[in-house]
Amino acid sequence: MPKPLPKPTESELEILHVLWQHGPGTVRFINDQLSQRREVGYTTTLKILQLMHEKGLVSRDDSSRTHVFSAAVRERETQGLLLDKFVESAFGGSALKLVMQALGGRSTSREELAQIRTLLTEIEQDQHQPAGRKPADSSDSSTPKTSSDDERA
Amino acid sequence: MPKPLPKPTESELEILHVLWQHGPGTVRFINDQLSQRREVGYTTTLKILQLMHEKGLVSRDDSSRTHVFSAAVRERETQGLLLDKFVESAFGGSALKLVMQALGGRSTSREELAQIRTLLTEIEQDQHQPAGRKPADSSDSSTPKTSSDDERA
DNA sequence: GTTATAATACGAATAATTTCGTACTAATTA
DNA sequence: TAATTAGTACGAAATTATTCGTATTATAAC
Repeated sequence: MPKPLPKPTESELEILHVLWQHGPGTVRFINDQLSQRREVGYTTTLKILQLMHEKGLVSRDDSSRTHVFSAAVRERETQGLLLDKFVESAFGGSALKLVMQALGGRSTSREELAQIRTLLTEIEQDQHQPAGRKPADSSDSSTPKTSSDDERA
Repeated sequence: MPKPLPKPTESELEILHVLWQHGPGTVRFINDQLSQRREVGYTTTLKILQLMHEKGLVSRDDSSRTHVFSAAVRERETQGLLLDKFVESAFGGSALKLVMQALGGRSTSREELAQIRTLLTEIEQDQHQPAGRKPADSSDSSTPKTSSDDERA
């Protein structure tokens, strides 16, 4: 077992979001994206990327002078990891309570409710037939867009 | 508007869990509870409680030498606050994605699935009759068996 | 009354995270 | 080629969270 990947910090997560959404990118590109949400210096972004590289959260292509970074962790897995920690610390380990709270008090559309219903059914069926197909998953946001518009050396 | 209460830290949340579960308590009691899960010094617990008091997260009865602390924030509200931040930072604001991930890949019992189904139905019905009653029955899985939930200093 | 016990207050060390300035270097341009 | 531009590396300050040692004081025991 190589090493348990560390839980990304807040800033690291912001960067991962950019990489998950747009695919590999340069510091310049990533910093531009971040700057659309909040003010952040170029070297700050660079520094965090360097730290993330040391931690193994991103990989780096430094074959050319302008480095290109890619996410080295998958979106689902990372979210799962964060979710586990969060459920533990904020909801005492009860995922049910978390779900109830997330649904209640929040505006959830009819469509979304239907999706959840579908998922519930799938889970129940999997419980009947444990060895089976995987739940079809309609929300794949981790697919990098192939439309390269910016730099992306 | 009184003041936006700060988001509790990890350690503060541990203490709030103790207070929510057992009601008001002394530093000694709280520290004993925490010590059952991990090693922590008495003055550490004291210090954090003092900081929490300054932040308004707990109230303090110092009429006798041995102070008694109580939670000054409600469990639900605090969890809601944390949940909002978490959904934003880890799931890009999509509560649906969070719920899907929480249900998938995790072992959820038949009973729990049924509870969620019930909640979904209630939400749908509320959407039909927007100005209406607030069902306070089955969605309330954290019925205060003890006097944990609503206490005002 | 003196000593021992137990409590709070406070300062400070440590660690993690975020931020950015400065130095250095490659590439591009004039 | 000289000078400007754009990139990375690095050190360190600022912030926040956590931890605990020590001082001080009130209460209890003897």
